Amino acid sequence: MLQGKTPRVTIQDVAALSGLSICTVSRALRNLPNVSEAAQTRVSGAAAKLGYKASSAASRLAGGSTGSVAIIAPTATAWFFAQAVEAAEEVFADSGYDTVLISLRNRPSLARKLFADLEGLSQRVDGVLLLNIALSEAEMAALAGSGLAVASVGMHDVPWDNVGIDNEDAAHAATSHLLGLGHWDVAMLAGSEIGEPSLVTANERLKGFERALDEHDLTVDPDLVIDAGSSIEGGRRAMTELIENRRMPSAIFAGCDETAFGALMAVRDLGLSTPKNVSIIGIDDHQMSWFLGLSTIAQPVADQGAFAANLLIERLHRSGLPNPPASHVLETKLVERRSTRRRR
Amino acid sequence: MLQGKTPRVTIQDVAALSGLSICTVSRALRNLPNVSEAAQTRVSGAAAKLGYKASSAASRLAGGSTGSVAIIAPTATAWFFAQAVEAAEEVFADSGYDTVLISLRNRPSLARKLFADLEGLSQRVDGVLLLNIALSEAEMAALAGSGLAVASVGMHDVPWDNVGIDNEDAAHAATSHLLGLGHWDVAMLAGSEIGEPSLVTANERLKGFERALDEHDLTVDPDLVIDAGSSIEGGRRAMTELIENRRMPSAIFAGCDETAFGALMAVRDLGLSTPKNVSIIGIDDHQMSWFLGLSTIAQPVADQGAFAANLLIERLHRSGLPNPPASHVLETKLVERRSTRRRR
DNA sequence: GCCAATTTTGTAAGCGCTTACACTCGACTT
DNA sequence: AAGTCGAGTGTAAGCGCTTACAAAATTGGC
Repeated sequence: MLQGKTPRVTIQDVAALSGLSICTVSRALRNLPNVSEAAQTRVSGAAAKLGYKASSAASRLAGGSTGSVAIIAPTATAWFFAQAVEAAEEVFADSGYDTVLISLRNRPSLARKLFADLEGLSQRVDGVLLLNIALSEAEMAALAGSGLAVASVGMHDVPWDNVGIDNEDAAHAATSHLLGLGHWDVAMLAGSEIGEPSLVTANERLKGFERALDEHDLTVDPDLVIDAGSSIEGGRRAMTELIENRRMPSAIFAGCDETAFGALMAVRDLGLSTPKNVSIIGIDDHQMSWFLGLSTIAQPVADQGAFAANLLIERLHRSGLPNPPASHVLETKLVERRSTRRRR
Repeated sequence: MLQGKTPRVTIQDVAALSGLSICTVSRALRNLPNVSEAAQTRVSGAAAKLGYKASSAASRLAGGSTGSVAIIAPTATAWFFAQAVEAAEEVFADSGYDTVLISLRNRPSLARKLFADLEGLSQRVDGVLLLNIALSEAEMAALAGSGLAVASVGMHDVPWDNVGIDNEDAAHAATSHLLGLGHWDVAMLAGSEIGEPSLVTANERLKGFERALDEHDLTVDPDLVIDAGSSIEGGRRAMTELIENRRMPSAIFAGCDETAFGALMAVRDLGLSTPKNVSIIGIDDHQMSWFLGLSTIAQPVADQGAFAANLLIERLHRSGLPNPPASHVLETKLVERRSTRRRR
């Protein structure tokens, strides 16, 4: 509090130093057209010398941009989201944007409330990056028409840029790996909890599973498709249920690595072991998967976050409309580890 | 873009509806003194009916608050920080604040740059929540005098509110647990990488380790204190080095659970097993520790984040100075699992 | 009941920036 | 050489809010 308050460098100061009007300075600083090169250099020189940084509040109020974007995630603690958030934050920070983190804490009601007040949101940020958010048609339309720039990760049929992986393909690859090892009795720990944001994702993975079986002329045994949500605990519960009350298959395809962890745990707790009694494969390549020797379909998580963030930034920079939304699909890769092996 | 742009509800509208001046409205809305109860109710009624929300940009520009706070973390991906960030974000959101996430991405240079421009920071947020940030004396002083409200987690000797655990105590408890099980040959996987933000933390834990040994009339064998940083990989490397090039102790105290994971992995990869050949204990109670059967000293991570966030909010609300900074210490608890057992 | 002291309320001046609009001035037409 | 055009620049009017300061309403003491 005793600090000598620096009086703040305003655009006026820059104008004075450069001998131009604040209007010209404003335009020069934002690289708008109709500014001579001479003016341009004088302005940037003066700004640099003064260490001038525009007040985001003033800029925003006057109709400019806020200089910040929001990342909206179902939760910030899950491995996937934490990775994606950090990668996106890096891109935003490097582009000079502040990142406002909004976690929905797995509560759909929070999402509804947030998207009901898009006006409020668009007042505070220039754009939003959606991570696996389940949106109603109406919400999508409202968001698309809100004036906010939008990009997303892991979403489908959205009217803005999206980046993700081919979930059906990944599930197909995982299942095929099992099938290729001679397992013909494969169960799937599917993720589809009510209200779960990644429901679509879960369904696609289920489809890939079914397709792989189909290609091997196998039919899906309903008893061997069990709901496991997408948490460790859910995986453990589902696996236990499977073994104790249904039937022990020779291989398991878990909808995601965390589910697989739970399955691994259940197997161990039941006195069995992997891959001796059962082969298990997941999807993600979670940080701990390597440690646990879990075979999996690796997906580039940080890349997805960074890629989507870059798309958003691009939209922000050229608000010119001639830019139809695109969907980018990133590659996944089978990673074989100890948890899967040939059926004997 | 086709949306019928709602013309935005301004303070003027509220003033008109309530039949008062914008000045009175402004004061009423912010619960300032010198507003009659009658006015107060009329204003809040009108505001509610109109769904009025103040423009943070305008408010900020006019000298008010920004309505947002920053969380500054060494990285957003580590388990500890992800937990703390989410917990804090929840508190902030519930108090109506936007949360700006700033990850230092483990790069000290980013921290230096950030704290060199406190003016810029304080222009965008009202307060900051520091998570385990290593600050120089000068930076601390500058931050304390910046006008920003500050609170922190896991820091020491800071001129603002802090919440954390007693690291020395936790380390002492972990080591004592091992000693109590008859292990007299205990190694420590210490965390102290250069530039590591939690250096102080690491040192305190080392001190607790030494104190426990001392109490049992044991001396610290320098060969058995090895640097492991605080990552899985670091733990693995350190443990391997220990076993292969130094000496195999009968028990290991790992500075944090992630280091312990690495140790567990190294032990396994060397054909040994836990707790048969070596007992291992960590600190944290990471989500996976339960899964891996790792004994540990549990610390309330989310609570620390939420607590500190609440302290920050409190500061923000009553900027009245009569409130000396306090340091809050949260309890830790020994959690015994499979990884530790009595020495035979 | 009247005047000073004390609320309560209103007026108006910005905060720092963007932007519609007006203006200047050479370069081109014809 | 007068007239047109457009690039480059400046003027000034806000954006929606906070906050001195002034004005009005209320209170209380004698």
